[in-house]
Amino acid sequence: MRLTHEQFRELAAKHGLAVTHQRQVVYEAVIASHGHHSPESIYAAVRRRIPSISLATVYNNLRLFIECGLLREVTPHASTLRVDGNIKPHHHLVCSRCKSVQDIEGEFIDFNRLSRQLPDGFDLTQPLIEVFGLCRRCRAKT
Amino acid sequence: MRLTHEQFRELAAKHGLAVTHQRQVVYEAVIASHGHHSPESIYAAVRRRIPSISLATVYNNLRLFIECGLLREVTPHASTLRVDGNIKPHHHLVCSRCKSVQDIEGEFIDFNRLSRQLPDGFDLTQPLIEVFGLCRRCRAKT
DNA sequence: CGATCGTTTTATACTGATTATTATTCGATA
DNA sequence: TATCGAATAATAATCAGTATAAAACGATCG
Ligand SMILES: [Mn+2]
Ligand SMILES: [Mn+2]
Ligand SMILES: [Zn+2]
Ligand SMILES: [Zn+2]
Repeated sequence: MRLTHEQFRELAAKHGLAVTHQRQVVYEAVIASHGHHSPESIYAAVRRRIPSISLATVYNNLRLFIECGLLREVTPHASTLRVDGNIKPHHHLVCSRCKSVQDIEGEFIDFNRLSRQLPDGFDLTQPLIEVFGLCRRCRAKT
Repeated sequence: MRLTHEQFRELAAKHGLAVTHQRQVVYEAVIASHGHHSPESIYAAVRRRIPSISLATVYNNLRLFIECGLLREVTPHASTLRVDGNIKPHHHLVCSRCKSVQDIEGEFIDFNRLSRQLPDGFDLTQPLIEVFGLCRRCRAKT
């Protein structure tokens, strides 16, 4: 999706961001992609319009957009592999900020409703849920 | 938790794994850690009992344990950052195998029950849920 | 026993994603 | 036009994880 300079200007202002050409193009590439894409693939798309752009600029601006709420991050606890010795099916509570993981009990999922929403062929025989929020410590830090 | 050699031997046999001293110590380190730890931290723990162990062995055996179901992986889509241009609160359906992400609609969470399970101080004002399963393609591959 | 062979471990090199650093460029303003 | 802070580009560095190849292990057979 292309935005006019005016539209992006307004959007950026609302989120407290300075406007640059690079930023507008990066943002538009994300929106146009209609999915959940990696920085590399955004970079590839952006280069078609700004061949001289640097990968670091793409990363910087994606981070910036995420911080100010223009984009949403989809990478729960992506930094490193984690293993769980408890293989009984159970769900997790994850802090969006510090990526800490703790177990959570309880039957809070309506599996009937959930299965009605599943795309065809998706296998949910061992459903695992991750609920994201802010842990106490991160919340305290503001 | 320490297991006797016999206990681990039995456990490994059940999952079709050969028994080695390294494997037993790695496994015990995960179980004893009672949490969701990274390979590096498991490595640190294991080195206290086998100073000569190599990091690759820890990785190899963790992967092996995960594959055969002795451990559970807790790393949803860990390989790389993903961004979402859609910042309206919505939930995701994630394939545990290929890490693909798609949106999922619907009110399938009972937030009353959920909040009752939350540890003190956990902030769930903007609850985001990720539901894990197997996408059609990965399911077909067996 | 002692040789053999497949498996496991070790040591180390390598890759790929991300971040850090630093110099350059840009743009608003005086 | 000169100045200054912010943004970008170029590049180096880091870090998690994987690949590779040599060494060690351990069961088995003669
Ligand atoms: Mn757990
Ligand atoms: Mn989404
Ligand atoms: Zn936190
Ligand atoms: Zn899949």
